[in-house]
Amino acid sequence: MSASRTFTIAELADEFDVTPRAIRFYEDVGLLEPSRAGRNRVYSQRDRTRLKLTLRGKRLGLALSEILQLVRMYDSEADTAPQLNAFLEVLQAHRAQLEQQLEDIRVMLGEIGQHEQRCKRLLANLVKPAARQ
Amino acid sequence: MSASRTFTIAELADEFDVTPRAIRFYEDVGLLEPSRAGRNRVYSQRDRTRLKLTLRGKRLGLALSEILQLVRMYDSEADTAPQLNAFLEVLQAHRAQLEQQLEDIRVMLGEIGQHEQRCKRLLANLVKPAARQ
DNA sequence: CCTTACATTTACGTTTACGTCAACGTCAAG
DNA sequence: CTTGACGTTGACGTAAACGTAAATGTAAGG
Repeated sequence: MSASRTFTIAELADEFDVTPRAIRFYEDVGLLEPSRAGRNRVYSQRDRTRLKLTLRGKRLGLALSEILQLVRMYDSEADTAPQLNAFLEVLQAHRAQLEQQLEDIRVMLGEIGQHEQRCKRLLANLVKPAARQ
Repeated sequence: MSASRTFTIAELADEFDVTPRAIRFYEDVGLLEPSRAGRNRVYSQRDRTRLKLTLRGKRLGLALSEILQLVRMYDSEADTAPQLNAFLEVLQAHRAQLEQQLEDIRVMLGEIGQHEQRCKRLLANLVKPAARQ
């Protein structure tokens, strides 16, 4: 039964805080494949998930073409050994990139922490002597 | 004394695997400020560090303009309370973004792991029956 | 029926981050 | 002296990811 809810372009745009223009563009590059009610686009749960994946990829700096590769792979019915091995290689490459990013984030968070400490010390030194008057 | 080693554009390009063109471009936008030996650029340790920061930012999807904001803040001699508080706000915003990215990475690594498992199972099923002959 | 709101397609514009010549200087090696 | 090898400054080209404007449709409300 469950007609598995559908969405309009405006609903998705609101939910994920992107413009309809962007959503249509993602369709142009093949990331979304909404059906139509007459002229209008109708997005399925699957489209919604794809959009979520897309935006997550974007936040990590992936190009739309890379995201497309990923979602296609995830959907693909690879069943021969060469296909599966190629698949595994791509996954491994992405894992490596993500781990590089993890390291980058750790370093940056560390730096931010240091600067925060410094700021707070300086603020304390500004406020205390002033309060003494 | 330590004249604190300097670098040519090619040295930095080789070390960080970027083109000289990119390095010059980073100078155009204000991220690097090499001195000159005649016409030629001479990069200091500070420039090298800046370049490293720049590339780290890029890997995390930051725009060069954002990276520039960051390094300027880090270098700035903010010493008034309003400046320091503004500084802290920016730091907090970047921290929030980094934590969002951490979460994104966790999710993606999880998905990659699942797909790897699936691939390996499928491969095992392909190889075992074939070996039985 | 008219307006308002949202949807669509088409098409050109824009920003970012370099790539890619072109034309030239320079210094060491042969 | 000439030939690379590397450096420089323009200047124009380009791919990606939308923004934006124009012209049109259409369904709901007053």
